[in-house]
Amino acid sequence: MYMAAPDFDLALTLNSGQTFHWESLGKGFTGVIDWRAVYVEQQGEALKFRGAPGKIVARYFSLDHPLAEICASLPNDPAMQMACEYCRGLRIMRQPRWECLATFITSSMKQVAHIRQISQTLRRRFGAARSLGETTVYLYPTARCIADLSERELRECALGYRARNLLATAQLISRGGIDLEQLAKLPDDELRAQLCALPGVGAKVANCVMLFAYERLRAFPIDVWVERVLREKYFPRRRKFRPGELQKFSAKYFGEHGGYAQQYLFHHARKTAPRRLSARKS
DNA sequence: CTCCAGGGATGAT
DNA sequence: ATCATCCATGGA
Repeated sequence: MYMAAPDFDLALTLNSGQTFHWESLGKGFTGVIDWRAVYVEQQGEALKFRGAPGKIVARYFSLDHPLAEICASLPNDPAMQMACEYCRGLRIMRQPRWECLATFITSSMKQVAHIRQISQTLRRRFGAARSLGETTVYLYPTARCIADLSERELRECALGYRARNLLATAQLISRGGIDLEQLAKLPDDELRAQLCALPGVGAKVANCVMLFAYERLRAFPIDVWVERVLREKYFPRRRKFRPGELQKFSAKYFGEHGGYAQQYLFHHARKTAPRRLSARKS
């Protein structure tokens, strides 16, 4: 099946550090949307898809986001415009709440390649299998499922100290202490506070979850990459910042689509300036 | 406020 | 084969 997908770059979107389980297969990718194994492939302005209804696929990839309007609403400074240009067609996806929360809890202090590995191991070991033609994909294990594991079993998936946090959060959720769906009704600040109360969730992870799983397009996660960009491009002569100062600036400066701004600045920085020379010389 | 543990892949030597 | 590097959270 095919659907129209203008202003969309599938590969760019899947490789921008939002989601960690999609795998290349032939000219496209295999992954999971909700409980279904899905294959997607970009063909110019069209998206070829198999495994789920078009409506579901379109929603997952946020094909309804008005990218032109969003870009036009971002600040007009050189760094932002460069990043926009570089990230044309990159969309903020709509991810399932638990999967997104759990993945970002396991992401702390990790690089993208490693997060992918952790996610894959958890899925293969504990998630339900779904087949898609020749290939098999695995759903992300439910909170219920993870809550019943031991910390040791999680550590064996290379989670390190994150095992404890993931387990504790899974238990809170599966025992009904927190209902991730109910949180969707809260305004941004209260949602952030609720998420930050979960073990292993701080400001950065909370903002990622808000942006990627709660459609809060203002959320502006600041990791080392984004902090570097903010300092270098927006405050080249400042050295000291009070905690929360950059966060505050970003919220005001980047505005209602700050999440898009962040994602574009992040991806542009990561792809264009990655090799830091080793500080060692002879 | 500042300092620092923490863990496993990854890339350089 | 070894070594430095990457990094968010939480607790001192």
